[in-house]
Amino acid sequence: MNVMQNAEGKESSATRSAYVSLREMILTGKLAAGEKLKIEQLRTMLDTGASPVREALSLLTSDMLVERLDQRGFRAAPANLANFQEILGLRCALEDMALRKSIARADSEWEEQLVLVHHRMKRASDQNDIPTFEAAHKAFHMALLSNADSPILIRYCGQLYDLNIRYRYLAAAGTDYRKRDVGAEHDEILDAAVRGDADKASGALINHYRLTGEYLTVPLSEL
Amino acid sequence: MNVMQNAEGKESSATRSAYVSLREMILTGKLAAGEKLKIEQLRTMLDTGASPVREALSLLTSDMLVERLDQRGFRAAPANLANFQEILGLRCALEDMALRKSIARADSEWEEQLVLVHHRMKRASDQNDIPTFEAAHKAFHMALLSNADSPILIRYCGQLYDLNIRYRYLAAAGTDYRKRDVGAEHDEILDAAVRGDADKASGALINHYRLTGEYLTVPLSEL
DNA sequence: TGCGTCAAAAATATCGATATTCATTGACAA
DNA sequence: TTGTCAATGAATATCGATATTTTTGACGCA
Repeated sequence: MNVMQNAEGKESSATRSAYVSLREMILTGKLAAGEKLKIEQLRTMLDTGASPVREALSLLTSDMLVERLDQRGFRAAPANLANFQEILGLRCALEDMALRKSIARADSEWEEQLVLVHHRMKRASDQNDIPTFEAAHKAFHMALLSNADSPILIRYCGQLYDLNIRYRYLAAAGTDYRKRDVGAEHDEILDAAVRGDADKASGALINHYRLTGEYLTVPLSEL
Repeated sequence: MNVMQNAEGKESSATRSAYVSLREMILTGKLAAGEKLKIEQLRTMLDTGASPVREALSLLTSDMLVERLDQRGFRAAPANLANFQEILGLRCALEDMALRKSIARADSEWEEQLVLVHHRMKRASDQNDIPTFEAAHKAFHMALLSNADSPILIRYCGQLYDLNIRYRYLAAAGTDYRKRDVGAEHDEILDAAVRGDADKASGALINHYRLTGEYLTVPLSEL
């Protein structure tokens, strides 16, 4: 029936496929914040049944990207400045915590992984390969935290990272990262982390977020 | 069809009803940690259809009370000491943050709410009304944080609170809160919060958790 | 003109049935 | 004896259809 088109190595179940697609559409704004999400509409969009769509929406509810309205279906989570700033503040607090734990447990394997992921991100940036960069950027930030040995904390950080993506798209139609030396900021974080300097690394990371936050706050202030 | 048995003011949709029931069963251990959750089994248990059960399990996945296994259904989230300790540590960190924010924005309305909720908890405790106490206890702790004006943070704290409940049941078959003066600890937190003494309140709160943590760690160490 | 009521239309939530996938067992071959 | 593989038996994931709300809009009445 659904079988799963395991073509190039994509998704396995219809539900997961719908989840990934819907998530992408919400993050990039193809499904606007606050928009009503009608099952039938999405069903035809994704060319799948109602059950996978419903279940995918349920899953997105966990990610705070979709809201469930009592008996009246779903809608994309609303976006507003207060929400953006809460996300920013929590990211600073939680990632600071996670990064420090990661560094406290540093080992050579983790450091190597960091360098590798950073390199991939830089390469994608140099080549202006935006989609690859997007993925690599998340991978870099999550790799920084990955050694914290705290799955719930990592989960929360990942959720907040994703929530923030949407605001980047809202603020700049997808192409943010303009000329402000983001690369140098990443380098600084990486260096400090590899050196095991938790204060420096955390400071650089938080500064990175605060700067991004300031960039985004202006265009978002009309929300 | 499902209509919703709005009898005494219970649940409205079959999904929500299933969600509440399953959540209760997992928290109290009626569905054991790590146990495979078969749709058919739960369907008959709850006397409802497969769709609401599936959807409820999806929702519980967000709460980290249920895990989804690739194509092989669901199981109750495993429990182990590391998980318990992570929850404990995160609770201390996140509730500290939330409580301080709450106190920083204190107003008389919030203070009154605190006193009220605390009173209800105490009354339930005096009357040995365990179920009411359980609910009131959560209400008290969430009320402490409720003024933080940070919905995501509150959400996380609530999730962690619930995750912890399960370990209380695992450790003591439901009846914890033995003679250690939990009431006095709560009083201390309340007093400091109402006085606006953030350091004292946060310290008392964290101490409350650490003490509980120590109580539970021993019986849980076999996990 | 404004408002409340009620019926029609749309959308959701749920059920029952079916196709698929996973797990198990037993036979067969090495 | 042991390992592989096919057939069988669960269990899941998904579909299509139906019952239940919710929403819309028209109508009548004040």
